[in-house]
Amino acid sequence: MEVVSVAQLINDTHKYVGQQVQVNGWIRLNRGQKAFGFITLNDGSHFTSLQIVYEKDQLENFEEVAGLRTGAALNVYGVVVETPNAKQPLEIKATQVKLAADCPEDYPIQPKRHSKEFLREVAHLRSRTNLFSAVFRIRSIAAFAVHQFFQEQGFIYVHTPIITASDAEGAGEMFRVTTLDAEKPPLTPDGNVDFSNDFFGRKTNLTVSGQLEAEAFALAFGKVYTFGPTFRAENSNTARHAAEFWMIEPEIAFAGLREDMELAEAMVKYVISYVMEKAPAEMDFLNEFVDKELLTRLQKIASQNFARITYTEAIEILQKSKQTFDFPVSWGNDLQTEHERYLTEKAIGKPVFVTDYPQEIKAFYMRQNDDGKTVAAMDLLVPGVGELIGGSQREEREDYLRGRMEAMNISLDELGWYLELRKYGGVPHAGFGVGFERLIMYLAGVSNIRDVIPFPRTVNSCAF
RNA sequence: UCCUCGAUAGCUCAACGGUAGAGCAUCCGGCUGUUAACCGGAGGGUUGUAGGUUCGAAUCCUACUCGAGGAGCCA
Repeated sequence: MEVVSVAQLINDTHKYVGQQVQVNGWIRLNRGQKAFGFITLNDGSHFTSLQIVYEKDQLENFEEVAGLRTGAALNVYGVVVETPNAKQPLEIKATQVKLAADCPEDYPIQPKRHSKEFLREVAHLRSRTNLFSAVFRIRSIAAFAVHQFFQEQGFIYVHTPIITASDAEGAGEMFRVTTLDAEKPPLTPDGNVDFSNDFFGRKTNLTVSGQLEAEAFALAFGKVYTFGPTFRAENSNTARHAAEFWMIEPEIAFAGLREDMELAEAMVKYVISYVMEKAPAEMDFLNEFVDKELLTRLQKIASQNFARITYTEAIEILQKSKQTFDFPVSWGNDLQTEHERYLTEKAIGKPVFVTDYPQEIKAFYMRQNDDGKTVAAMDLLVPGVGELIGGSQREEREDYLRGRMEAMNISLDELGWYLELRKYGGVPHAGFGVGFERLIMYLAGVSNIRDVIPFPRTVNSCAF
């Protein structure tokens, strides 16, 4: 007898109607009655669950089946029947139901509403709920969409290192990677830890960004992207920060800030459209139970052009607004979260690129503009999530870059290779970083980053 | 790291100085098409931890732990 998945049954119903099949899955809900009952069975192949109908005069073990609980695993044998007048399109009339693995009555996941906080404490089980089933399917589909978007356009996927010798990229606190004895590390004569005795013969950390290495590849392959894990040891306690997250970092040569923004906008729209097309059941569920505006908002985003304003214009908009802010608005200070939210949610009402920030508040590698005060940087702000993307045109002029590195105390020894990229055919190039989880939050309407990561790592929390 | 709020049954919450309750879940019974089914019944608690105030504390006070929201930092 053919073992079929729920996804096959839903996608190819006509092929299976009237057929005897086997389905394996887990009970979401069992509603037994006197002489018959219904099991909602989920096998993970599709967001939707399958209804199993079982009857007393069809099953030898009717009493046993009627007593099975949520979470138990089953092998179900039966006939596929279309049910056009019912809530579900098809069901299985069981001829045999075998218990594959029982699930005792203290199973934490019950067919009722649970809080997201509780489910985080049982992260090993929460993927069996509708919400997390939807979120993690979308995460998988979106990851594939990212690859497809770049691959279709001829980008090379580069695996930049996870362990880095650089500790001065300015992107946040880093996690030390070491094999030294934490209790009794070897010391230099003047009493400091002697990292020359460490595994790599030097101090090493987990990467906070693959950008610098991606630049090296962009200057060989033209268009590249990274997509991998990133680590920040920042003591951030917010719904938008995790210690371990995935970042997408494209880098394009012979290109400036304008091309960079065009790429960012196209990528965001592509991923949104792809997920809406490939995960309609999941998106409908999220639209109904998480955020009623979700689909409307995403459709709008996918069809409208993103706004573009300069930092200087943003300051003017904020200064002219009647809104009162907790933090003062003045040229030269970075935009606060409240300012960013006002811009994207109230003043403009859609995603907006803010460009050309003052040099002093941005990273050393961003290209200085002709005004001598600003750099060719861009942040993409989106309603609800805030900063989704940060990018820039990179400083390709060796003398300018060296000057910025010296001014900002970036080690020329450690990053000599980075400077050398400018010396040997260093054309203008640009790139950006997207927090993959923030993209998923935006797509799924989920407001906490811990709920879009299978097993999240945050300050003081590394369970599972 | 800072500010604010919270922690009571497996889960979601009520009780706000005077005998700790409800809904859901679980268990038992009923029910011929259910859809987070429905109807009846039962079990289930050192009120986050440690101290203090009081005749009496879930309730008031202190510290700690954990969680949430906001801020900073960022993606």
